[in-house]
Amino acid sequence: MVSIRDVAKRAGVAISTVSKVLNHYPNVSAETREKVNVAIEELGFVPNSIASALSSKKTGRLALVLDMDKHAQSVDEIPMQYIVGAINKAKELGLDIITVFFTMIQEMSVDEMIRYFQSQSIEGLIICGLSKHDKAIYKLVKSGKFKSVLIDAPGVDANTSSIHIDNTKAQYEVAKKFVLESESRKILYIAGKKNGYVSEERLKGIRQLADELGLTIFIRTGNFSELEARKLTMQYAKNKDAIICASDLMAIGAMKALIDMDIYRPVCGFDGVSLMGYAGKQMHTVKQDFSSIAASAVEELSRLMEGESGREIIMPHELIRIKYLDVIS
Amino acid sequence: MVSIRDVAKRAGVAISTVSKVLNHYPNVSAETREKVNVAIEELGFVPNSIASALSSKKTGRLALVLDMDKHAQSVDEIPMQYIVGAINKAKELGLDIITVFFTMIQEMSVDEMIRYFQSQSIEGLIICGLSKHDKAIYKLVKSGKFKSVLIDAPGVDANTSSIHIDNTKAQYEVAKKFVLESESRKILYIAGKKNGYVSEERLKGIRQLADELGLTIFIRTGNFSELEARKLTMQYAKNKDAIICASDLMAIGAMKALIDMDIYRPVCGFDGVSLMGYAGKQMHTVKQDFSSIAASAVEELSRLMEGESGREIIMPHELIRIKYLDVIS
DNA sequence: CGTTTTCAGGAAAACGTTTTCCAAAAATTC
DNA sequence: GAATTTTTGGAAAACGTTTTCCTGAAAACG
Repeated sequence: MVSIRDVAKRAGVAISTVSKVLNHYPNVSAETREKVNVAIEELGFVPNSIASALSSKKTGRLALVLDMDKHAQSVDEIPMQYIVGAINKAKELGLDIITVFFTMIQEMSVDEMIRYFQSQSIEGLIICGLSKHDKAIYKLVKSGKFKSVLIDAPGVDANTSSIHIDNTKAQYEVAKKFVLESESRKILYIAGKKNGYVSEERLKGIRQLADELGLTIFIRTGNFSELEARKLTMQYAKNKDAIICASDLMAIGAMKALIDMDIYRPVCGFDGVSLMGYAGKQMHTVKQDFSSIAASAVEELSRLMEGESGREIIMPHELIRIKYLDVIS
Repeated sequence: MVSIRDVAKRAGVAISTVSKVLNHYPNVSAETREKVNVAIEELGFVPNSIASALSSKKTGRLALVLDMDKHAQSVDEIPMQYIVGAINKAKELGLDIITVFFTMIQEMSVDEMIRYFQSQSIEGLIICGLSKHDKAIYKLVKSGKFKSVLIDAPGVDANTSSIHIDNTKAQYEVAKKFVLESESRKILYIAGKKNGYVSEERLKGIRQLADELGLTIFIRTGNFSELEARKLTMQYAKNKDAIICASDLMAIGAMKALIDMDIYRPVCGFDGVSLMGYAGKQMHTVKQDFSSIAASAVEELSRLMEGESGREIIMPHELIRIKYLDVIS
């Protein structure tokens, strides 16, 4: 392996000079810089990031933590979009992403997680969908050993930022459009998780709308499960005008139930996943750009790593109506 | 940061002794081992994998290379399954997975890729869906700088293994079952990519079956694209008895076309993705376990890294019939 | 022209491990 | 009980960088 040492010898300069060229230090003359670059080229030298990390104590390694409980279904395209967004941005910024899946994160020993991240010299964490109120995550974030960005969860402090869309507003807006258009008054609202951050936020939005328009809303919790939503629809849809779900996956469950029951009710979703297009119906929903959310999370993490303080970032959302043809063409 | 040095001091032994305990060397007495372990515990010492990698010249880092051209559609769940399978197995074996996306891998400078992997001290590559016949991959694999496992592509040598199902057999089997059951004679076969390895293999299978049963097959290339398959179906399905596609995504395209044309033709797919269940029809297909394939690829890579020689691994497949309800319940 | 300031570049310690080699102690042999 | 072998554990070099500190030369100053 050709090292900085070989380059130095070839260029007739000191090791430290080569390092300075590599890291774009200012105090190297153009002439010397050129000599070094020629030597690098000739020898095909590639800097060793391991050695660099050891010496500088900066690894630039981030972990993307995904809770596989939540994304258990293989049709769920959201985690993949997080991964793509995060990895591409990380590459752009010269950082490394280690993707990590945690099943049953609540149960898992946080100490074990911390040891793992520490042994891997990971400097920053992007945590998806787990709020600081989960005891485990709280301990992890509070260990003070890492900078963190929480996606879809609150909890800002000096070392922690939070990033998400305005869930309350988005739910309010999409539901309003949907309700007015479909002229519905009695609504079945299938919420997400009890005590889940985004779920509660979306619930606020729907309540706000109900107050404003004087709607009757009947609320049940679907745990973001397609099957659960299907059951709830079976049970409660009959005497309602319409169904609003806190996720597209649940909306699909609801639609399937409606087909099975052979009744028609308009359905409104949330997330804007393209799987929706395959369910064959058209539907109002909120589109989130998960890939940019993850990319922004990486950028934010890099900001935190430069010593900046944590903050809350609100990402934009979009109201869309998914159609059969959107996906295909 | 607490280092091996601190542990040594605390335990009253030499640094090298601590290292030996850490790495389970045999020539350490039970007594000394215990002393060291106590010190490790007391100090909360976590070994630094960066330093270890530098010193031992073994990083245990693998790259999972995904061609995003091929998996451009966000509904495509296959890459995610590769990622999950690979990461979990890697963790089990104490290796690290760096996921990398390459778009337009053909065009991309291989030298740049090599530099990247080299600077990251990556020891092994898992390359999905790109055969050694792609010039770029050939150069990469032949650089001799990495051990590689090719998923769904041929090319075994001392440093390279290949892993895939028996595509010819699988296509033959599923098509036979499908054809006999649906009593079809004139078939539209929508193949994958021209010169693509798996595509050619599957084509062999269908040809074999056609010979055996005396079927008439009309072959077109769909490039694994849903839209393309839809167009081809529009164009050619009318005077055929049935449609067999080299992938489920194309099968979905074909089904959509049939709906649009308002005619019925049985459709046969390949891959067994669960998205199929959302298209709302039932269909014969071949189920591949992409997650285990990736896991096996990681295992194989670790074998290669231990100095074993490359080989070809055939993974099992399964014939299934996807139904609407399979997904839901 | 002597003095001070700025600048380029070198020497060497440091990062936290692994690993080789060696010495002392213990165990075994005759 | 001496000679040999085996076992245990230590000293120190090495891995490839970064970074601090320092020196000598050039530039700027009065």
